[in-house]
Amino acid sequence: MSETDENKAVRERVTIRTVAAHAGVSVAAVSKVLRNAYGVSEALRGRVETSIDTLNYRPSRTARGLRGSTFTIGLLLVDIRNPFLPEVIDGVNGVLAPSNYRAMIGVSEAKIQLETSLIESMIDYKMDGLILVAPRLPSEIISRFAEQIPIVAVGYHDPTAENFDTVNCDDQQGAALAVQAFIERGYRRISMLTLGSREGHRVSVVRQREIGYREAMETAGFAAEVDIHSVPVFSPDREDSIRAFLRRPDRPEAVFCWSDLDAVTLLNLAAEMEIRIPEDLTVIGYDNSPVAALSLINLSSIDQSGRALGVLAIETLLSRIDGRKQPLSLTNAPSFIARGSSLNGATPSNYR
Amino acid sequence: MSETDENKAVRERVTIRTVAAHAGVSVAAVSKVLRNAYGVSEALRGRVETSIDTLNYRPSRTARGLRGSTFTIGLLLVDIRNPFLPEVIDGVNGVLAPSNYRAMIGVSEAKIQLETSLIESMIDYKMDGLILVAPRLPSEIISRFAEQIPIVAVGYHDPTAENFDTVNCDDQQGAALAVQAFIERGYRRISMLTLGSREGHRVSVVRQREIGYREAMETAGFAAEVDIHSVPVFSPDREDSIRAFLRRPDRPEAVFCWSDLDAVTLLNLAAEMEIRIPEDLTVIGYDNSPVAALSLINLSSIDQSGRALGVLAIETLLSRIDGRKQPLSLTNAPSFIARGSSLNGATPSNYR
DNA sequence: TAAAAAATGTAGAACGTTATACATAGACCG
DNA sequence: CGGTCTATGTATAACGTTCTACATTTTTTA
Repeated sequence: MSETDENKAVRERVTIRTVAAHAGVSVAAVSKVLRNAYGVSEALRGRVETSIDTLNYRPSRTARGLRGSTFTIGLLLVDIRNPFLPEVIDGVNGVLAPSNYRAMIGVSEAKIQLETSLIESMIDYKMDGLILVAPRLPSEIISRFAEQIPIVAVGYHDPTAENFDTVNCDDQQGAALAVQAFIERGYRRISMLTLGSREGHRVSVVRQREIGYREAMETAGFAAEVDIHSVPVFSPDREDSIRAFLRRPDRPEAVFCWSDLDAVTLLNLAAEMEIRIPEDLTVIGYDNSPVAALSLINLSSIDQSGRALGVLAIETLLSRIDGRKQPLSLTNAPSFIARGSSLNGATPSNYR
Repeated sequence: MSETDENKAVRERVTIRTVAAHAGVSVAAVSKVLRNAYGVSEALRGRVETSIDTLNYRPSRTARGLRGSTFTIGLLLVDIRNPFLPEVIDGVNGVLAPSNYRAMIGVSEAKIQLETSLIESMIDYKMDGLILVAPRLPSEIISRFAEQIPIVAVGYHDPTAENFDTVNCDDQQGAALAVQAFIERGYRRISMLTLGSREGHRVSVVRQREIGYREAMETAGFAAEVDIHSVPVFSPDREDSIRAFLRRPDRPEAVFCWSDLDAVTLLNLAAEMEIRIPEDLTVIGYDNSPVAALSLINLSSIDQSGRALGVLAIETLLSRIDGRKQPLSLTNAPSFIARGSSLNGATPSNYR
């Protein structure tokens, strides 16, 4: 080939036909090599693989999607600012990196219609499977989608799911850890800050953490002290609600926040209002986010190891893609990370 | 249809053939309606649209990808923890939401090979165009990809790009704003904390911010005070390097950080080392991230409006997908957000 | 050694949509 | 009214790969 022909070859996409002609075999033979299908000699396999490397051939995912697999995992995130999520993505990507699979992420911004539309788009794109992280959809809807595509839901407590899998941290236990940590430090008036808008849905991590808080308080004999303050989802009502909580004349001595996101907001509003942490109010969050660990924030938090959940979710999904039909419901244990926001009897300088 | 037949119809995917049969027209007519192509009567259009709605038909993106458009935008992020990125995504999704387009995100974790592999995957998936956010790839590689697919690069200063577009905040001006803010407050010994590993690449926002810092210092007559401290990319070397900077006997009185990420780390390490901010060291970051605005962090920062950049990027990409060939190089202006970390002569309580 | 079984490679249809050529009907003009 | 032009709808191939049927070759068995 002259230089001009070589440039032309580089610019036009190499297809399976190009490879077949280069290797001197049929298109179906190349396909068999690609799919690692039965009925290919080592000699022919070698010739085809050499041609693939020489020509830098990459299969078209869209063409594959018409009949076979795209080797693509869809990952649906509801709120990209949730500090848990980078860990989950790290876990998923770590498992996929050595393989032919790639994860493609859709962000639905806590909007149900966009959440549904993104799932549909991923199905229309013939992705091989989906991981839904803290989905807002009811179980019946997810189940309907799961008839069309393998699904694993993370941060979604539906142990009765029959055609999709769930992977969770034990959120009841996590909340109980927080309550126990308060009680061990002598606190009795312990409230919980929760996220509103979804009353009664036990599948949601928020509800599970409420249940855990409530049961731990009752177990400890403080049923009369149970107090759950519900925060709206969207700003600025969210910050206003936390501010109102802090202003209560009957403000408790300790508060468990459903998430570091709101716990950090609460810490900052408390600082503005000259409420001392932990002297006037003791705080434990949830997620063990990077922000919680900053010395200037110094927030105690429940760790749910997003990375491990991501690894577990992708492994579970790959096994479902491989053909497993039996539903799995997997649960990791949380742990308590103590920091300055929940130290007992600390002075202001210790908190800083 | 009996109930059994109805259930069966629900479960099988509706294709364009189903719609054509339902509407009593040809497959090609339905395709023309879908593509809004010339040569369709209003009567036929009405019939087809009714059938589409009745049957809840959604086209297959993989089939469309073989010949037409998938109505999918690929968004490549190098580091999902960069606080700038949720804003960019919000901007992009906001523009796409009312349309048939959807954004799918790939996360490359600052790994060049994964970055390349994800771009290739997006091309193999026949996405209609790509937005690369702070890509690490050299310009020639991006240009080669841009021969295959429309590309807009955000946070990538290559004004000579001929076959792809760039959308940036003016990073030199942003750094100059920070230097000027210090000088207005009387500071002369002003250092810069930058990110290492990519010496000399002017396309990188880091290098642009260095240039802006250096020129602003020279313009102000403080060329002899120019001091750039380079931080490694990966932990824990990154934190160690910032700690070493803080420990310098000749530590400056003011420091401009290339990004809020490292500025916040610096603030926290300073707190641990009992270096008072802003009395002992004045700090300005870059990105105006949500963490910077927390009262307990209170970091002055250069705002580059990620959301506006996202909007501009997606609008630019859509115009390129529509056929524009002329390259665009668009630049937004930054602004300075003053907070406690750079207040002049403030007392510790003011900083808090 | 002949028959049976297993392995190999190919031909061709399928997958779901788009794009184009063109036959035909309808509208317009002289 | 006949010829020309325009609009409409359809037939069909293309896109790039997978899957299956089956002809042929090779290997195994009795």
